[in-house]
Amino acid sequence: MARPREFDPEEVLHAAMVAFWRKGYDGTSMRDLVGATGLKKGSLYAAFGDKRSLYHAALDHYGERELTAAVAALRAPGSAGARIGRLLDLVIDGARGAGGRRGCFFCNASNDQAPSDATTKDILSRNIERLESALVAALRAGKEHACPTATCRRKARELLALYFGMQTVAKSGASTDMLADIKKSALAAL
Amino acid sequence: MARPREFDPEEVLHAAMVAFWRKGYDGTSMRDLVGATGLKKGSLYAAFGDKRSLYHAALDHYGERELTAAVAALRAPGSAGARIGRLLDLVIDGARGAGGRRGCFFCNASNDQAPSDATTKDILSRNIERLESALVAALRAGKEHACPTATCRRKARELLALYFGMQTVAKSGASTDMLADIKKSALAAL
DNA sequence: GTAATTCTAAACCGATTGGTCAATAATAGT
DNA sequence: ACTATTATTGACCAATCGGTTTAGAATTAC
Repeated sequence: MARPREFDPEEVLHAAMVAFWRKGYDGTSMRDLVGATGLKKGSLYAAFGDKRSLYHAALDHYGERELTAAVAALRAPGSAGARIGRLLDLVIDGARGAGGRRGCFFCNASNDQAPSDATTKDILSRNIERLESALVAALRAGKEHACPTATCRRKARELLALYFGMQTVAKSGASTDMLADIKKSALAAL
Repeated sequence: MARPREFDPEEVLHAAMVAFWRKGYDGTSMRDLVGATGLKKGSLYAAFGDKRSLYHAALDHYGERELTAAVAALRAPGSAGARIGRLLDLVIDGARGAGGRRGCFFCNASNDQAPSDATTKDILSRNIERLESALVAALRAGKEHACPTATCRRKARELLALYFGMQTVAKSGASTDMLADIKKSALAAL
């Protein structure tokens, strides 16, 4: 007994994510979001609550979308080196993506919102753990590494930091050479 | 033949830097800056130009202050491992700094301003190059590594990404254990 | 068909945004 | 002491901020 909504919530969330991703939380106004999603302000508020809630939803959406791709790259068959290489290729491809070098939404969130927003911090922690355990599994693959648990976890964490660091230097305008060097060196150190 | 200014430009710049550092460009209003610096709005504009110029000056100030400390850690005597270790310790100490986990201003800038502001990108590139060459020099130190030039530069670039990545995961609330693991693994891979 | 319900659209809100300006206060050279 | 020059100040500006609310259009159950 009601009028059906005229928009697809998934699409709207995606559009909002892209907006936040590009310009950060504070840099994205409700005006921007209205423009990006095509919805009117009232509808946005009715569907997602306030700006902060929409941001959290967008961050979660990113996790389910982008980080799932990263985990998939680590899970696909191949040696540990091949798997890690695929992950880093994702970063490199994303950096020179024609779609406009958006970098990594998590890096954004970690830097500008996490310190002051506990919910953002939680979403990040959850996803970082996801990536960390996928890295551990990848390092163990192909049996070229039967390293002890502790050593393996440390290496996974190092690669985790490297992943985020690559995203950061990529966004600051690093050359393709730079990114390729980082990947090469990381793989050589495996 | 003029009235002398009543404030120390260096101190004001430092206060502005801390403000931008904590809350980002868009998250810091002129009101915040007025509060942080103690100056009135008019004086701020007269002394530094608009908000963006003040931001660039603050970013430069950070480079001269923080990154110089990083380079010093790499230049101080010791083996390559000792030097790199000192650099990563700077990150770890900064992360649990009582002063309030400000993380890395450059990471901030890289994520939220660099993509849309060429000047910010320039400042970052310049400082990143500075850190990169300091890393190369550190890797060559203590003669435990007489690695070929290309390999050495690649390793330096990897460590560069690791440095920024550590700052990022630290800001998202990573445990001290996590940071210690990253450092240990990185040093082991030297 | 009609009443109930739920959507969208746009006007509207006070507060805050980045930025300017004219008035005043303080110094330096003469 | 007087004048030229500069610094500081607070009032002021239009525009935009995040958020609410009201009016009207569309749809369903009956």
